[in-house]
Amino acid sequence: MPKQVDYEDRRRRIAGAVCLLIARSGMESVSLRDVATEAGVSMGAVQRCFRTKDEMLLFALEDISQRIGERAKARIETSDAPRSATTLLDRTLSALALVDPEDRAEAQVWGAFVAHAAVSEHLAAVLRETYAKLHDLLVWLLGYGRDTGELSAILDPPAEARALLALTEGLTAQVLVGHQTPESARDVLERYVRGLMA
Amino acid sequence: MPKQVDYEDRRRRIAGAVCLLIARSGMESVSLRDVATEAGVSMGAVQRCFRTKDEMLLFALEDISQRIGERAKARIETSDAPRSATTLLDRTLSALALVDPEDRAEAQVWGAFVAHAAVSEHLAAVLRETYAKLHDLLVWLLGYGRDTGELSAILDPPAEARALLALTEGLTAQVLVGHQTPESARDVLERYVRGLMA
DNA sequence: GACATTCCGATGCGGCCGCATCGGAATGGA
DNA sequence: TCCATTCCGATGCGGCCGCATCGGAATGTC
Repeated sequence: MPKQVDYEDRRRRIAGAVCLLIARSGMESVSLRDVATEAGVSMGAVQRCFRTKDEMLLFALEDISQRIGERAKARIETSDAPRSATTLLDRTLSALALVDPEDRAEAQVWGAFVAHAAVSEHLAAVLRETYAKLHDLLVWLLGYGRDTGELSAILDPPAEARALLALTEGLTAQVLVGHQTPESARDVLERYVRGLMA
Repeated sequence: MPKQVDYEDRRRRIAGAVCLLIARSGMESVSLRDVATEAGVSMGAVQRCFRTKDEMLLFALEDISQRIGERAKARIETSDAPRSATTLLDRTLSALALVDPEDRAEAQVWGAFVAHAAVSEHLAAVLRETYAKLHDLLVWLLGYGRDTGELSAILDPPAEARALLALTEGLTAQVLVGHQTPESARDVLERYVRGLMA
């Protein structure tokens, strides 16, 4: 058995380079050459990892989707003190909205993929899967809050979760473009959650 | 004075071709050649109308922005019967959310420009202007509803308008990707407006 | 150290890109 | 009709694109 390589790791490093390039100058300026340079490997290595460019982009989306999903879950599970449902909800939504300056790059990449998914069914499928997971997470949080009596008993968790997820997505885009500031976006979320309280 | 041409009209026809191509296969596959073909003119004519490709895209965004803004206003002004503020609000939001199947192409184009604006300050400026106008429209509607007593007197119109605009944007994206159906999106909007009622 | 196998850097190919150029068609006034 | 002016279709240029190819470097086994 000669020369072996950790493809999984290299794939992720290449995905990182893809995201960096998207954040720097948009989806349409992502070329295999630039990705290879940015990742510090040769074009040949990139081609060995991914049969086509589309495959590479798909992997990059799966990678960033997973990262966002896991980060949202982590915000809940790593709460050292027992927190109120509304606090958990607020923290989770803030994480999903990607409005903080340090999340800007990730928000750009996410938006680029969402737009591209409109003309690529493969990408759209990955996004739907991610949205579904986030939806379930929010449904659970809302149900939990209702059970503890913090949130209004009237609310319909699935319907509210759809609204919340759409709201965070919209806020992400609007902060990105500069129509809202990170502060105003957080304020919108805070007000919304307050409106859900019993 | 020899040969004269209605540039404004041609510009708009070219912008239409740009939008059609974006809807068909995404922003990154918009080339001057394809645009010219789609618009039924030669590349030279396109180049005469727009000095660069970026200028052409900018104009296309301005065109579609104007169309969306005017359509939203038209939905209010053309109400033949005196309608309730909540009905007006609901109709306006439905128009802005671009969730109906016949709006799909427009939603795709809008999303593509939003994503591209993340790396193009010129485009972002146009989007901010459009968002500002839509925001003002919603503020007016909310204030009107509050004055007539239909909407809760507690609400803060500017803050609510920010939430509503973000919500419609998010719904547009999620319907586009297929995470929500047009029906569920309209349901989210209807529920939200109902929650604002006094 | 010889070898089998895996890996990949370098290179080439055909094609499309945005943009510049320019000769001639089109047009309206003198 | 003739001309001045506007317009633009055709063409070319340099460059980047995704992808295919292949000779040889790297590496673990015997």
